[in-house]
Amino acid sequence: MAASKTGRAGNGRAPRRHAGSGRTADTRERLLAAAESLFMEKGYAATSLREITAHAGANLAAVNYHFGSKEALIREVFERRLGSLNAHRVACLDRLEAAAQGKPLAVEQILEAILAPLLEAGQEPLARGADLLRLLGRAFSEPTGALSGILPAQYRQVVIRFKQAMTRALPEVPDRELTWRMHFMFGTLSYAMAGNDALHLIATCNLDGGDDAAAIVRRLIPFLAAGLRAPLPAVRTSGAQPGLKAA
Amino acid sequence: MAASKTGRAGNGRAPRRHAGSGRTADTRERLLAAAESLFMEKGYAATSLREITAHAGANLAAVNYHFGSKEALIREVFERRLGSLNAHRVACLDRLEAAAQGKPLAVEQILEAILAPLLEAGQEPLARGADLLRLLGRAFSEPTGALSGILPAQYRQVVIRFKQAMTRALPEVPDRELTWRMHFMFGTLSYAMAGNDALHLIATCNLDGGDDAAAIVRRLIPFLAAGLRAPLPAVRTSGAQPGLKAA
DNA sequence: CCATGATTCAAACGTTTGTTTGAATTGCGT
DNA sequence: ACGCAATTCAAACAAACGTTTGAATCATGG
Repeated sequence: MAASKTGRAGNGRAPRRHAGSGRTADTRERLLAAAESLFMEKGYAATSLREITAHAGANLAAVNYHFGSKEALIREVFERRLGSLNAHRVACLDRLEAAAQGKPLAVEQILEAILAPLLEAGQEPLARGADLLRLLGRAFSEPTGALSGILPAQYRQVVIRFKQAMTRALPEVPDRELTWRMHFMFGTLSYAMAGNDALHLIATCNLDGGDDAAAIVRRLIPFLAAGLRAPLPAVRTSGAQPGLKAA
Repeated sequence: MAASKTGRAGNGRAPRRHAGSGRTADTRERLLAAAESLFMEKGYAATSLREITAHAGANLAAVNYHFGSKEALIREVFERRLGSLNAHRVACLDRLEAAAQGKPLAVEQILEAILAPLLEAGQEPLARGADLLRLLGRAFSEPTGALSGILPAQYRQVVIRFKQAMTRALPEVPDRELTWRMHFMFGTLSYAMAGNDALHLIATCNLDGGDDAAAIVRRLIPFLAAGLRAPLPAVRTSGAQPGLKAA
């Protein structure tokens, strides 16, 4: 399989300098950044290793040396970014719940715990939060196999954590209904910031000016909060809705 | 470039038998169905022509013969499905507005005009509506160029039509705010039914049983209606939100 | 009933894909 | 300064990609 003569990467883990510092320009990091940027821009399957390495100023073989394969590269891109983001989200939720001293949080607070870490992502060694969301929306609709294994592991813990908080915030909403509404919510999130392009395509309207990521979040929270605590849908009685299916 | 010896397709339009009937098993149709199914399942860039033709029981060259190129194939897939769907949507909205006799529609009615044609899509020569939405969500996050030209043309008319109706239904919501909320709404739609897989990935919960597309729509309408007429977000005053950004 | 045009087919086209190789190059430890 | 391991590099690999070709097949209209 691998490990021919010199010690390669891929199988084990990061080979890294000797142990500590990375004094050189760290090709690994540049590859991750370039891959993230390109995956976001063109999708996973449509981005070639040659584009990535060229964008990173590295040799073509660098990806397979540092990561082992293209699939392992994208896996690491998501692991790093999502791990950090979700850690911040859970920490933010913990903080809010501690401050609430046992009282259920407001829906808006829970939403802010989800959204705020996205805006603070500028601190991170890499790009801004909106880009990450765009990457995520892309990832969800491209379960080619590379992500099928990594996304659940990154999200399962976070989702059940926020689901618990939301259940306490909305005790009147049945569990199954709440599950769907949170599904709708995540959809809105990943699409809202991800699909800025798609919106530009669809809409005839220009909302170019003055709407940065923070402004979008400020608009998202009331929208989602209202949806989450909407009155329950009518129970399925018998006939269809009035005057709809006609013709 | 093209048109070497025998009359090919591609450039002009459908070559079709002589003029009328399609007595044979119509490879064209089988190719469109297979392409739609596979694009939905694996994405556009990740689906090869060999997979499509094999799935359709046709020869590899059939795609280039009937459509001219892979890009033209996907274009036709979307044109046919989206054209029919959006026509039904606008017709449904027209019907409702005619019945309302000049009075503004309820938000829920407008949403049903958007969603109901999705459920009736079973009548269409092809598959069910949920599959189409899944295909759409995929398309929006894959603007590789093939769809960049076709999606706006299919959607622009419909969006401004529904935007007008929604503006009349929600006169208290400012225009820019409403634009964003409709953006959020479309995101929820395409993700809600599209990402059944993604949800299965994310959630630890099983909502397998008893939730067909109609049930999802019944849950979606109250969620979206509440979000669309949510109270307006707080105007940007001065300081940040209380107790959020704290390290 | 043959001739014609539409359709199918097997095979190959030239690119581009991800990956591998083995030799240069680099940078640190002793 | 030497040597060793980590890294970079140019070049090639086989495989898969979309596309093209020219002959075989089919169905029909004159």
